[in-house]
Order: sequence, then C-alpha cells, then structure tokens
Amino acid sequence: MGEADGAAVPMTRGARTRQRREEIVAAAARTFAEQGYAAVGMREIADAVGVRGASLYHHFASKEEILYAVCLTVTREPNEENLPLLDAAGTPSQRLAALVDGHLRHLHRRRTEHVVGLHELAALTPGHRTEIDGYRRYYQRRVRDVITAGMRSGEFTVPDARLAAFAVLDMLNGLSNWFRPDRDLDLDAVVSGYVDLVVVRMLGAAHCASPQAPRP
Amino acid sequence: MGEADGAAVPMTRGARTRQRREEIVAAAARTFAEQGYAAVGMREIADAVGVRGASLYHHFASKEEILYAVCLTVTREPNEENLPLLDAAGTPSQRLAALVDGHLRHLHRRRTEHVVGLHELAALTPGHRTEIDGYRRYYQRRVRDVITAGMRSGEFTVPDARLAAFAVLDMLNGLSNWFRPDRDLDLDAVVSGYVDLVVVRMLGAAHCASPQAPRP
DNA sequence: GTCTATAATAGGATAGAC
DNA sequence: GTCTATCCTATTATAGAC
Repeated sequence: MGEADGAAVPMTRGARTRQRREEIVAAAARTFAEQGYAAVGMREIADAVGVRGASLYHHFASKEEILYAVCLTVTREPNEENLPLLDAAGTPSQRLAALVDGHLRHLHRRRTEHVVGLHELAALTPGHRTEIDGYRRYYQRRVRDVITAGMRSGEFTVPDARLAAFAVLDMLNGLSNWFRPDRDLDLDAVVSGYVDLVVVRMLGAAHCASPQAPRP
Repeated sequence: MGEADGAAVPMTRGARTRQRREEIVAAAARTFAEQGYAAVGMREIADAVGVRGASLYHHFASKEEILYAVCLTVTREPNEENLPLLDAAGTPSQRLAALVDGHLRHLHRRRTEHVVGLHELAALTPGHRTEIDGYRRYYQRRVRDVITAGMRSGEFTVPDARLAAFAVLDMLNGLSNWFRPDRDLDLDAVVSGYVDLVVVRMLGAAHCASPQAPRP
C-alpha cells in the first residue's frame, strides 16, 4: 500500500474539504437554531468549528451561503428521501402513512437544521429563497396529490385536499419546535400516533398501519 | 369646556404617547416579519414611523423591548380573548370549536405580529422569553385540558390528549405562514374547514357546528 | 417628544503570508 | 487550508439642544 497508485486513496483531499464544509454547516445550524441567523457572527461559527473567521471564506463565499446550505439540507433531502415513498406500490393511505413516517423521522434526525430552515427563510437572497420555496411547494403539491388520489379512490373522506395538505404539513413540521424524547413519549410513539391522527382520523382512511390488500 | 376641569379631556397626552408606541410596534412587526428581527435596524423602524432613530428611545429602552411588545400581543391577547371561550357553557366539542374559530381569526387579524412571535422568540432576553413561554404553555395546557374533558365525556375518541394538543395547535398556528385570502379560499372557509378537521375528524366528535343539547 | 451629533462596538469580508 | 491583520461599514444606544 505504497504511494505508487494514487487512485488507491482517491479524493482524499476533496473528501477532507467536503468534511470540513459539513462541519461548518453543522456548527452553523446549531448556532443559528439557538440564536437566530442574524445574531450569529462568522467568528462564532468559526469558534464552534475550531478555526479563525477568515478560514470560513475558503469554504463559503458568504454567511448567507452557509444558511443556504442548511436550508438545502432540509428541503432537498425530504424531496429525495420521502417523496419516493409516494411513488411506491400501495394504496394512497399506505403511501401517505409511509410519507408521514419518513417525514417525522427526517424532522427528528435533522432537527437542528429544520429549526433553521423553518425560521430563517427571510434571510436568504431572493434567488436562493425562490429555489428553496420551489422545493417546498413541490413537496406540498405531492402531498396534496396523494390526498386527492385517496379522495378519488374513496379511502379519504376529507372535503378539500388543498386545505388538508396544509393542515397535515403544518402539523408535522411543528414537531421540530417541541419534540424532545422523554420517558413517556419517544419518537416511535409520536410517529405511530401522528400516522393515526393524520391518515385514519383526519383524512378518514379505515386503516393503514400495515400493507394490506385492496378491499374486495 | 374650559381648562377648569382637567378631567374633561383626560389623558390626552398619555393617549397620544400610547398611540405612538403602537405605531412603532406595528411598524416594527411589519419589518421584523419581512426581514427578520436582527436584520432590521432601529433606523429602519424609525423611517417606517416617520421619525429619527433616536426618537424611538423615548418610547422603548431597546430594540428588544419592541420585539417583546410584539410578542406580548400574540401571546397575551389569545389568552385573554380565546381562553374564556373554553370556560363558556357547552360541551367540550362546542367549546373547542369556538376556540379554534377564535384562534384562527386572531391569527389572521394579527397575522404580521404572529409571524414575528412564532419565529423570533430566540431573540428575547431570557426573562422575557420565560414570560412569553409561560403564556404559550398555559394556552397549550388549556387546550389539552378541554381535549381531556372531551375524552372523559366520550365525545373525543383520540387516544392521547397531549399529542393531540400539539397536533391541533401546530396545525392552527401554521396558518399564519401560508394563508392569503384568494378567490376560492377565504377566511370563513378555512375556519369552518379547520373546525371540521380538528373537532369532528381528528378528535372524533360526532358533530359540533352549532350549539346543541347534550345527547340523551 | 423629537431632533442632531456622536460614542462605542461589532459586523462581514478581503489581502497576503505561510 | 488556515493564519494574522485590517478595512469599511453598520449597528445600538446616549448626550444634550430645542
């Protein structure tokens, strides 16, 4: 394992740079979430990473670019990870139940970033704001579409898909503002409780917990 | 109507001062909502009111005190105006329906202030933050209590009042982030739709729209 | 109650050495 | 890729005249 073959340890430099970028984004998300974007200085982010303020500009052109990276994490990831659940096999109830599950688990896994992404959109440049809003609107539309599909199939008895989609997503996203696992309320309990509240109760599906055959 | 009786035109000076205070709070809420608290300077607030920056300090000791005033509006007012609806006569379904109605109308009437109050709490001083959180927690507890009452009376079939209270309030508060009246979605439609989604569908009440006698 | 003028500080960002 | 040093500007807040 000498240095004869450079390809044996490929992209070591690039990987390290990428890792440092992610350290910066993670540290920034933490401080932004606690104090608010505009109240945090580049020096404070740098301290959290363990470098000097000027070094951040080797990785990001501006403070807003760091915020943009945080916001991308919580708008693009759900589109890439959760929306495929809506394209999978199954009834609208089953597919929406899977999305609610995935959505809540992503909200928790990226809890810090979501707090920023849901509160600091006003600080983005107009171009970045438009892009982020586009991801969010697409996600919203896909949720509305699966509700509409469930209404057509007769599974959902709700009268207005648009209103229901707002209600569902606001209810889900609210989680990141209050959920802290404790002795009598862990994530699995919230997830199954919310799937029931949304899919069975609010939308009116007869059942949805586990994959099932279509009704005869 | 001479100057013999000072009480004939009472508090004229105080009323004007109070009015200017409210102008400042209103202008600040607008700019905070659009750009975020920390991104707004005292000069910008002053411009919106039509005075110089220094003049604001005659009415408020600091920028944070203005934010505190905005946050008080959207945490104390709902406690004072909406919570009495939970103490009125009627079944838990009826009382919660009235609260949902009042809550949504307040969210809309104080739309700008709510955007600030829901996004900028991190910028409050610890003391103010604690006070505001107290109002919010009390409101949340009252909603949970009426849900518990409905569970005991058998009207609500939901399994967990705490989880349901979070779901309901997050769903309601989300309104201020997206609702703009348009041709096919006015406030009355959203209110009646959300009352149905929350009280009838999510919580499981058989009906609640209008006052009714208890079931035999 | 509002003004002008200014203090005191901190902010984002850049230049250039290593 | 990170550092030191620094520029330039904007900020909150105060002092004191009117």
